[in-house]
Parts: sequence; C-alpha cells; structure tokens
Amino acid sequence: MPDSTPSSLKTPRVRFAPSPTGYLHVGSARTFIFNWLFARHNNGTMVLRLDDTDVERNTEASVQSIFEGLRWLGLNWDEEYKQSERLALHRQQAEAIFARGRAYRDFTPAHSGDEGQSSTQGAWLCNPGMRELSKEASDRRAAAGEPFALRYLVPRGQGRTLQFVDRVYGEQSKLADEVEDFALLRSDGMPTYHLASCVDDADLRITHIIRGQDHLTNTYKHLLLFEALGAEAPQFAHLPLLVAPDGSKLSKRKHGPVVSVTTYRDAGFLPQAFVNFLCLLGWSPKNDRDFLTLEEIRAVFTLEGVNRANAVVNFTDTALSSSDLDSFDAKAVWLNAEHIRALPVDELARRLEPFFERAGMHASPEKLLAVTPLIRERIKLLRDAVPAADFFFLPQLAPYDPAELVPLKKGESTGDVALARRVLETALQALATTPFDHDSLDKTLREAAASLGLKAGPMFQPIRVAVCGRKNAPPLFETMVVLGREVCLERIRQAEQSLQSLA
RNA sequence: GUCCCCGUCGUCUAGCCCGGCCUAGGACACCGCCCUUUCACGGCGAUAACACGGGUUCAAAUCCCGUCGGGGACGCCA
Repeated sequence: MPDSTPSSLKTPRVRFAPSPTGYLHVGSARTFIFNWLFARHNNGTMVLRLDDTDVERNTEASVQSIFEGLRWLGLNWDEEYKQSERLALHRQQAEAIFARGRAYRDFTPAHSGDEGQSSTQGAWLCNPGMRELSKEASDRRAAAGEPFALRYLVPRGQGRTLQFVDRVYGEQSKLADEVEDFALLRSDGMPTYHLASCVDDADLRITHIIRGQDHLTNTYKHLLLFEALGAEAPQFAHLPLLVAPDGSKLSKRKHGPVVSVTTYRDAGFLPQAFVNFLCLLGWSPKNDRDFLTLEEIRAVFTLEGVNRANAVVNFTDTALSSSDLDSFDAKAVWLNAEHIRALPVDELARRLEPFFERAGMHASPEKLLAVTPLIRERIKLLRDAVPAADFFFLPQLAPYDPAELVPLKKGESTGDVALARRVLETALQALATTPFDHDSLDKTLREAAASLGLKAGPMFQPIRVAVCGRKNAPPLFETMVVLGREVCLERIRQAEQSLQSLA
C-alpha cells in the first residue's frame, strides 16, 4: 500500500549523491554537511549514494578520495548505495516511462561533446522529427538495431506550468514548453543522471533533496520525471553556490587544491573548524555567533536560515603555485585557531603528533603533552606546530644568526656584544644550580638581571635565542622547564661560542 | 542567444517576509592603543556597506518598477 503521507510531514530521508569524478571538493562537502544537519536535526535518515553512472569519467581513486574526505569530516550516514549496482531498476523504469507514452526514441546521432550548438538560436529543446516519429517507424528502426537515446516527451503547446516551492528560494515556476526533451537513456543503454537520480530518489523514498543551486533549473525536469514515475516529488532546497574570489563557480581545474577537502585536512584544519566555516557560508544562526560546535549547529539548523546569495570562499590566488599558508580564507583559519584553543590539551597533543611525524621528528607523547600548552595559542593550523616547536625535538639547534643573541635598543643598529656575553655567562652560572621549575627560574633570572643592572627584556632575549634558536618563542621559563637543565646549559654554551664570531 | 537566480562593510553575515526601535549590528582581515620577557593570546578603539534610478508612503536597507552588475542552467556530464 502506497504511503500517502505528504513528503513534508514524513520523517526526513535525505541523500548526498556525489559523482566520483575527482576528489571531494568544498562545495560538495558543504552540501553533504547541510544534508547531514537537516537529517540529524530532524531525526531523519542520511543516505550516501554514489552517482557513478558516467563510466567514462568515474575512477576508483576518486571514490576513495571522497570517502577519505567524508570520513575526515566525521559525519556519519545511515545507508549507502551505488547507482552502478542499480542499473536494472533504472532501465526498467525507463521502459515503464516509455510504455506510458512519456518518452520517445531519438535516433539522432550523439553529439560529439561540449561544443553545443545551443548558443546560436536560443536554447535547444528537441531534435526535430523525432518526437513525431510514428510508433511503427520507431519500432522498426529500433528492431533494425539502429541506436537511439530515450528522451522524455516534455508536454508542449499545452501552456502547462511546472511549479514547486523551494525551501530556500521560495516559489518557482516555469513553462513546460521551455524545458528541453532531456535524455533518459543513452544510446548505449546507460541511464543518464536525471533518470538514475530520480528513479533512485523515488525508490529510496527520499523526502528532501538538498543540493547546489546549479540544479535549480534542472528541478523542472525532475518534477516531470517523478510524475512519470508515479511518485510524489520530494521537497527541494537549493543551496547558494560557493564561488571563488573572482565570483566564478569553484572549479577543481581552475582553482586547484584549495577546493579539495584533503588540502584543508593536510594543512592542519580541525574537521570541526572546517565544518563550522563551511556552515557559515550561506547559513547563519542569526544571533551574531560564529564560533559554533557541531552540536550547537545541529541543534539550531534550519533550511530557513539558509541565504540565497552566493558566498565567496576568500582564498588567495597564490593557491596554484604553492601550499602557502596564507592562501586559505582568513576566517577559516581564525575559526581553526579558535577550535584548536577549545580542544583539551591531551587531545590537541594527539592531533599534533602526525604532523611532527611527517616532519621527521620523533615527539614522544609525554614531551608533546608538555609542549602543547606552550604552543596552542601560537598556532592557527596544526601544521604550524612544527615550525613553532621544532627546537623542543631537534637534538641540535638549526644554525641561527649570532647577532640575534645581542639585544638592540630602540634606534640602534649594532648592539652590545659584550653585554650579551655577560648575560649568558651570568645565566650559565645561575642556571647550574637553581631548581628547574617555573618560579625558581623566574626568581633566579630576574635577580641575575638586577645584578647586571638590566631589565627583563635585554636579559631574557639572549637566553631565549640561545635556547630556542630564535627571538620569537613561547614564554621562556616554561620552555626551559620542558627542555631541561642539560639542554639549556649546553645551548647557552654554544651561544657563547658563536658570539665570538661577532667580536 | 533563451530561461532562471542573486545584489548590505574587502570577505562571511544580522536586519528585509510583518516599512519607523538602523545616525545599519556582529565576525574575520587591516590599522592603532593597552597588557607583556619576545611572539602569541586577551582587552579596547578606529576605518569600512544598504549597486543605481524612479516610484509608493508622514517614513524604505526593508514594498513596487526599471537599469546596471554578478552568477547559474540550457549535453546521449553529473
């Protein structure tokens, strides 16, 4: 018995239907996220369906890459399908539509590709002569083995208006006469996207189709298809597009790695931050908040909160040339920094480990746990941790300019080398015996500064550079505690040595 | 070309449906100041937008029309 409950009242069943023709890109990821949020907010079901009917362009690597991306996002789904395994259903339904007189055979040879002759005299609607072919002629040619595509017989000349209410864009309508006779089956018998998609949506009882706005005008075709299938059309919600800074649609070919989800993962974005960022592109909680946890978003997410204007992913266009940190959208980076700071230290430490691993540094869990609090406010992306904390793990400091050891007063171009040497000597003596904990170091070193008639700044800089190999580093005492007495003394001695080259 | 969608600070957006509370709010970025042993975090502050033109109205970012601008769709791709 058919379920007559209107789709708007049923428990939602939504689907994310990527086609495996490349890696998962940010636009697709956002569509997935919005579907997930809608499903989870409404206690609905999330379906993942691989739309892999284009045998030519589908690759296994792409399937893997998509799963990899989705897994990283950490959002689950409840059911999984592959369109290529449902071919029989698609063909059977195409036959049924044909049998109902809603489709016809088109024997016109396939067009070679994307040249398209549509731009010259308005839109292409159908191949003349083919709609009107008599049943006999059509059957005869088919029986003779002439290849044909099956096309939807769009109602023409009846003044019929197709309409639907989009959950984001509102009331939409269009004259059926303006819709092309789209293909259902290709001449090789394979279903097209439109056919396979609608047949599966109907069969899987999808209640809400949430997808990119680039499908808005395709919806009329789909309405026609659901009708011919004898299925109630689901609700539609189209999402504004994600565009590049120049306003064009994000494309893998044109914009490169910045549109791939794995690029964000590899750069050290936290999935929750990435999701947070993507959600803010085209949706808003409307309460001036922007740092949100997944759970907070899920709790308040509604389609009514989605806007209609395209959103710019504001990456820098140096993206093609390098893996430049600055190439990411600044807000995404900021959100990531916020999420990093919101993470418990032990979890952050665990997340950081693979980045050190990849950089060839063995960071023991204990040491990493000690170092993490010192850098967590100093990194925006996880991978920033490596340059920020390398000196903790390197057995030998990378070479640095000894001049860094010498503090400069305002306006001075050359510092007092002798002073720097005195500082280091004093420090060496003091540090040889003082207990290596924060407060003792604080007290000892400040007293040492006083004894030299120095303020903290000029006292600490030579030590910091000696110990860290650079001027900018985490707070000195905590750093020294983690490094330990041996390492600190050794590095200060080396610094003293290198100072000689300046004398 | 035809059809469709969109147009608030540089960017993401609130406000628009149900005109007045909007001398347009928040966030990021940028700049400045404060905090401070460096860097960062944090705090404070500054600059910055209703695409344009007509209506309607006592009153328009909000309603209507037009213009311009941007985007999308028009495949035997998805």
